[in-house]
Amino acid sequence: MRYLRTFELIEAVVRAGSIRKAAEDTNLTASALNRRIQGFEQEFGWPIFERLPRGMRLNPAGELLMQHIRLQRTDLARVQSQVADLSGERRGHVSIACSQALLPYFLPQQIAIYRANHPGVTFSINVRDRAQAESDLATYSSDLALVFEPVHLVEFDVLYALPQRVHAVYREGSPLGEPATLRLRDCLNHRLVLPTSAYGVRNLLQLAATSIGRSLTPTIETESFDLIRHYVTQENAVGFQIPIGLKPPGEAGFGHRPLAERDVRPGQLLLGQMKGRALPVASAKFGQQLVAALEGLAAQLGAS
Amino acid sequence: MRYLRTFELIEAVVRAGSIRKAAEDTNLTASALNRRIQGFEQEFGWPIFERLPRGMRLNPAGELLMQHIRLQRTDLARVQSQVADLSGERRGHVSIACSQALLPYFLPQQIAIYRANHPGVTFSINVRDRAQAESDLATYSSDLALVFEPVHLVEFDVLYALPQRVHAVYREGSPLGEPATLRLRDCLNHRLVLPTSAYGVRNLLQLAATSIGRSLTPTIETESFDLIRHYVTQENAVGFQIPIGLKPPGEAGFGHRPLAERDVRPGQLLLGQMKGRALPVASAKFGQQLVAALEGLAAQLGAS
DNA sequence: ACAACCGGTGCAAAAATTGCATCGGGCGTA
DNA sequence: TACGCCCGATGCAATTTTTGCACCGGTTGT
Repeated sequence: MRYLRTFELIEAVVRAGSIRKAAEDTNLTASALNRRIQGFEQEFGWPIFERLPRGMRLNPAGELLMQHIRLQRTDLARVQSQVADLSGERRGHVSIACSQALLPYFLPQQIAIYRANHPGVTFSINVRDRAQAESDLATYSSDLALVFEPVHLVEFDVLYALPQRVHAVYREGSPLGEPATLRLRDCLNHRLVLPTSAYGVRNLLQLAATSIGRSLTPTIETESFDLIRHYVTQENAVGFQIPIGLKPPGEAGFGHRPLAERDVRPGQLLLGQMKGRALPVASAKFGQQLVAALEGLAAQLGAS
Repeated sequence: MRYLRTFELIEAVVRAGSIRKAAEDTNLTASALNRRIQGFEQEFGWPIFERLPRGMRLNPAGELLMQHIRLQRTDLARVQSQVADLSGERRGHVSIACSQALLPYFLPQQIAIYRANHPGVTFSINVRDRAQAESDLATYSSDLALVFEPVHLVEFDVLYALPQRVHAVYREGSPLGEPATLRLRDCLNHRLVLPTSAYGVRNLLQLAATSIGRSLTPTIETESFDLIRHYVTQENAVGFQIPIGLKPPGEAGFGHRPLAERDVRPGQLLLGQMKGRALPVASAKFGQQLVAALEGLAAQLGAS
C-alpha cells in the first residue's frame, strides 16, 4: 500500500536505529529518508524521534504513534480479509502465539483440520512463553494466543479456558507409576527435569513445593519441553508436562500421570486474543474451531 | 495529514455521490480524482465503488473500508491528543452525543466546569435521539453518548447508569400537583404533550399505558423537549420529562413531580462509549467528570 | 589528531500527480 | 427517434513532489 509508505519508513528507522542504516534497508538515500521523516514530524505536529549522536530513537510521542501504526496495519489486514471473505475467496492468514505443549499433537491436528476445509489459508505459529505470548498480542504480532497460565491477563480477552493438571513424566517401570495417587513429595525425591521459570508448569510446581516446605532443585533445567519428555526415557528422572502435549500413557513410550490436585493446583490453558480487537476472518474462524476442540477435550476429561 | 489524502478523497466521493461533484468539493479535476480512486482500488485489490450511470456508490467492500477509514482517523486523533497531553498542552476536543434533556442545565454546567480547568479543550454537542446516539458512536462521530434508555446496547460500553423516573410536567395550580402519589391514569385524563416515539420517555409511557389497558393519544407530539416544557404553561396540559432536564419545582415556572414507580418504571440515563475504543485524553477525562457528577446526583436522589 | 559515524541541507534530476481535451455510454425529454 | 446532459475513463503535456548527489557540522572512539 503506497499510502502506508511513510509508516513503513518510520518502522524501518525504528528497527535500524539510524536513518542511514534504514536507508540501505529501504533502498533509499539517507537524505530522502531523512526528509520524509522530517516531513511527517512537521505534519504530525511533534517530533517522534530523539536525535542521538549515534542515531535515532523513538521518543514517547513516537511510541504512541507506533501503536497507531500497528493498529492501522492490522485493521487494514482485517478489512482485506473480510473483503476476501465476502468475495468468496476464503483465503487469509492466521498468526498464533502458543506454548510448546501445543506443538506435538494438538496444533498440528487442528491446523490440518482447518486447512482441509480452507486450503487457501496460511499459518504462522509463534512459539512463545506465556509473557511473550501476551506481548505478541499487544503488538499485533499474533492474532490468537494459546498459553498455559498467562501472567498479566490485562488486555487479554479469554475465548476459552481449559483446566489442565500437571502430569509427572517418567520412565516406564518407574515406582512413580505404582501408588494409587501420585503425590508431589514422591516426585521430589527423584532427579528433576524442569522447564525454566518462564513457564507455567514450573510456576505451579514452585508454589506447590514451597507450600509443603520443599524446594525445587532441578537436575536439568531447560526451555525445551521436547527434551523433558525424551530425557526421562534416558535416565531415571521425573519431568513435568501438561497432558495436552502428551499421548496416552500406553502409546507415549514413557509413563505419565497427574499429580494429586491437593498438592499441585491445576493450571489453565487459555485461548485468547487482544481485548477489543476485531480479528481477520480466518483467525476468528480458526479461533472458533479451537474453542470447539477444547470444549471436546474438556468433555472427555469430565467423562473419564 | 498528507498521507490521508486518498481517504479524504474517497470520503468526498461517497458524500457527493459522483466523482465530478466530489472533484469540485476537493478543488481537483475529475480526471485526477478518478485516477486516485482507480489507483487505490488497484492497490487495495478490489473495487470499492459501484459505477452507476448516475455516479458512484460504495459496494460492500467499500463499506468495510469506510469502517477502517473512520477508525484510522479517530485513532490518529487519539494519538495526537495523547501526545498533546504528554507535552503538557492540555488541549483537545470532546465530541458528545446526547439527549435533549441534558441541554438545559446539566451539560452546560459540566462543560463550564471542565473548561474552567482546561480552557484549551473544545466541545461538539450532537443532539441525537437514542438510536442516532448509538450510531454516532459506531461511526466514531461522537466519543461519548449520554442518552436515556438506549435501544441496542451492543457495541456500547456503559460508563455509568443513572436511574431516572419519568416526571409529569404541568401548569402551576394544576390538580395534578395535589394527590400524595401521582398516578399515570390521572395524567391520561388530561391533554397530553408527548415526545415522538424516538425518545425513551415516550417508550416508557407507551409500555405503562398499554399495561393498564389505555392508549396514548397526544394532543401535541413533538421532538422538542423545550416545547413540551413551555407548552404546559400555556394550556392546561400535561407533558413528561426526566428530572435531569428540570429545575426544582419551585424555580421551574411550572410544576413537575415523578409518576408512581408502580405505574411507570424508571428508565436509565446511560453514559457510554463505543465498546473497546480508546478515547482521546480530553474525552476520557470529561467522561470521568460526568461519571462523578452523575454519582453525585444519584447520592442526592438517594438522600432525598 | 583522525577516522567513522551521525543527522541536516542546497540543488538538479527523476518520478508522480494533476489539468486539459476528448471519448463512449446511459438516461430523461421532446 | 433524436438530442442534450451527466456520468466515468483515458492520452498527453504541464506541474508539483520526491529523490539522489555532494557536502556541512557535530559527536564518539581509537
